Amino acid sequence: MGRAPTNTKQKLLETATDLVWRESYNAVSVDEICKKAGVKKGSFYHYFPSKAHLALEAMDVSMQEMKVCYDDIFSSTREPVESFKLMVQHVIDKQKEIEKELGHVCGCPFATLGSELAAQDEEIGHKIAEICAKKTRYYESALRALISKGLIDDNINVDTKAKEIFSFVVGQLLMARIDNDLDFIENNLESAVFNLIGVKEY
Amino acid sequence: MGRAPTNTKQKLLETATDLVWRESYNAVSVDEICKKAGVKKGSFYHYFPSKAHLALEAMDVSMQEMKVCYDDIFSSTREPVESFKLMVQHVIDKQKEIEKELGHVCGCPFATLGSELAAQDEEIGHKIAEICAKKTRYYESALRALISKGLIDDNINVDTKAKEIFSFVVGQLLMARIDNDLDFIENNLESAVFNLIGVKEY
DNA sequence: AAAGTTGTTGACCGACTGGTCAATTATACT
DNA sequence: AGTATAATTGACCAGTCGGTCAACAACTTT
Repeated sequence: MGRAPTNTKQKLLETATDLVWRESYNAVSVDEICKKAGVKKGSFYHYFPSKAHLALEAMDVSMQEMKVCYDDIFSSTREPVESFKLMVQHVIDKQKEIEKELGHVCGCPFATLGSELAAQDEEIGHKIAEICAKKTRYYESALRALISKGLIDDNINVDTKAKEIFSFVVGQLLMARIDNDLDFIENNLESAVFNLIGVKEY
Repeated sequence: MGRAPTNTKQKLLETATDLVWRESYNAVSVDEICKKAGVKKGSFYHYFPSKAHLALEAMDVSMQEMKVCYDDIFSSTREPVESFKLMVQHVIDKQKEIEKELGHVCGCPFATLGSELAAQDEEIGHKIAEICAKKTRYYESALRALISKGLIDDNINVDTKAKEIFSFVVGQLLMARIDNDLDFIENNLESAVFNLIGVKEY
């Protein structure tokens, strides 16, 4: 029924993701998003009750994309060492692609947004905290696989180690964003992650 | 000469630091800073040519405070292991203090601001990158001391390792800000840092 | 063709944005 | 006392902010 469905909502979500990722949530206005998406503001508020709700939905989209990718990378059919290698390579590739597209190293979108809004918008803050927790669960399963294969010490606390790896990667990405330079990550992230995991050889 | 000097400028810097640290640069307005500092906007622009210049000066102040503290912690008269222990403890204490004062875990002020503004304001971005580089230099000297004492492998690249430690700490602080919870850092930061450094016993 | 539904538009809102400025006040030096 | 200098004020600015809304356009169903 009604008028033919359009891709307006999708365009708004994509544009907002790019803009907010490159700059920041508060630095990007609804007008700017609409202008770049070629959509009038009336349409924006037809699809989203507020700017914050757009951010919430944009995170859902990114989460789903991330899930598809990570379900493959951390598939139980893979060797856990390979999973971590693929994860690091995926992070690097994605960062390079975004750098080329948006003209700046952007880091982890969830971390950047979370850092900005954690103390400003409770709902967004909680959502990002959950997304980060979900990501660390991929690491946990791979760490358990490493233990069962005898590749790392079985005395380690898997939850703790997974959180450490996640914050390490996020921290490296944050520094890459600040330095606007991916060299350090390209040259060191993989070996640093394996050193942190504590796997002898890989 | 002239009218008696006041603490107006200092009040503005302190208020802005608190507000921007808790929320974010773009979320805090000049009006808000002035109101909370009990200063009229005209006075604000008497001392600072723009909002960005206030941020720049506020970073200088924080940098100087940090330097005094780190010159002590990483004094060459200390054992390097002790320096890292003190550094971790200082980070935790400071975060606890700020959490109580501002009502939220705030993470590293430079990293938070840098993450937000790296792609928005070049001058601020560069300044923060420099501050971060300065901080890692403290780690470098302590790492060299650890090597000369035979406490860690002398094959490691000191520059690389120092950057890893710094981004690790920054990443942990970022996650603490997002989760608004210091428990993980309190319980794990010290051991995680020493594990990353690769020192056998401490 | 009328009715119902969905998408789009542009004009509009009050509040607030970063920033300006001339006038005023308080002090120190001559 | 007079003057130079620095601090403070409050009114003011144009532009932008997030958000609203009634009208209209395009489509499907009855």
